[in-house]
Amino acid sequence: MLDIQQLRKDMASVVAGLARRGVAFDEPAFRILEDHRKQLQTRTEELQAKRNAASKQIGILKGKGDDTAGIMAEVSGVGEELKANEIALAQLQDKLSNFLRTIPNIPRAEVPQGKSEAENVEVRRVGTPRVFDFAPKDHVDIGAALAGIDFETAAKLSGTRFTVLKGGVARMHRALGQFMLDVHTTEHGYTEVYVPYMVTGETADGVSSLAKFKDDLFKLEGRDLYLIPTSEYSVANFVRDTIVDLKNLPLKYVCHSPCFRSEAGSYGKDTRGMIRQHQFDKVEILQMVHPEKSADAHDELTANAEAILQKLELPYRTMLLCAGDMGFSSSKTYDLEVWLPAQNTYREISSCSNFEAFQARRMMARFKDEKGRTQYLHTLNGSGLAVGRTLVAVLENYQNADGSVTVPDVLLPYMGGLAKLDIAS
RNA sequence: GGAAGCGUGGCCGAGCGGUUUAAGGCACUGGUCUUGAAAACCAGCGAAGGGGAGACUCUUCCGUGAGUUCGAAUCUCACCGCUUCCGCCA
Repeated sequence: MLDIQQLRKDMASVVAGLARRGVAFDEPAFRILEDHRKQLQTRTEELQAKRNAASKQIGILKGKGDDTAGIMAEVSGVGEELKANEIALAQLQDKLSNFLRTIPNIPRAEVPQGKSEAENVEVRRVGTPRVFDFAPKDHVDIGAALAGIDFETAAKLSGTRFTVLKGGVARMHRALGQFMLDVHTTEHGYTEVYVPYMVTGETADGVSSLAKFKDDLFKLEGRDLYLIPTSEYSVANFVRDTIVDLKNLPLKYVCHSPCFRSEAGSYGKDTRGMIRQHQFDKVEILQMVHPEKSADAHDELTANAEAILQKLELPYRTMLLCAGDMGFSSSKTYDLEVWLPAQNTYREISSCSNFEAFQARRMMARFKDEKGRTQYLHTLNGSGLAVGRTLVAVLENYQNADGSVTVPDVLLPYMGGLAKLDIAS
């Protein structure tokens, strides 16, 4: 949620910032709502003050045993107008709040201009794609040969966009999650957390606009519960409605969880393989930091995610998203894209965003600063990494001509002696 | 699922229709003292929002939502959560 103070005091900067995203801010609509609000609120508070003063007077008079009939008659008329005003004001505040909640975050100055993916800027490229002396297969064919990925059974159980993993591939999937958790907890200073995979509407709305994104979520029938599309939904809400002590900052959490996405609106996209699924595992890293530190924290968090790719020796590139391609809540986002040889391209495997105070404002996530003032936290998160897509990348990059897949060195301690996934005999 | 008890500021906790403008304590901030720190003493100190050029001032908030009343932290109802006991259960 944007800062309404900024809208009142510096509308121009908001309009300009949103324009960089290709979003037109409806200034007249906002002004009408805002003027009306001001008038209603002033009048309502006037009436409340009048009633409070009269009631207090009645109390004093009664204490002394004096007659209160006159003053009671005077205040009796206030009630009705006050009630009408209070209701109208509440409705208007709702309207204003709903209006604000549909407006995305403002891009930071260093975010490049652009409308789409095509205008994202490559920041760095790490690792060299391996040169194959055979035609590399994609993970679907590799998985089939290993009898390790079974889409048919998954479809029988649950329909399209689900996966069953077996044997060494299932183990490697588990190993990847464990490996990522261990790196982030022991080397990057994150606290491991385990969280609910279902959250209430209020929780979902804290992280992102529920009204705007509810079609992307799975909702439990007859209950106010949603399956999380990322553990960010659960973990970010740790600080909802709280004031954190300065000495506890930064908060750094890592969480491994399944993620559930309905993928409405992406029919026909990535239908082959396990790139886009209704259920996938992800290791998520989050930070809640002092506002002055969020830019540095963003670089750190991105580097933390990149470290996983480096340790797995997977070639990747880091993209700085342009204003038009960023997510709703983000002020700046880096995407990490891993090399997939079969597709001969880089594919997104992580997205690392700085939300600044946008999310914190919506969640009322605050801290006491050096001077004892209450301020909003800055929140950041990123995938470190998407486990399913990392599995895809390992299978494709580590495949051998005979159809087997070599286990990356850093995963060996997690594989129970298995150094290679062999094709099914 | 059933029963009972309980939800008060960052934390603990008093208040149970009208000077509550929510006592007191802890924590925190500033000061005195000290070589420095601690302790002690003094002062300040809840959150969200509005109005005003400003000094300042007003409103809302005692789990949430309705209700009773001129007036609700306090009374009524519903819901949510926590604790304990019973039932069920991986």
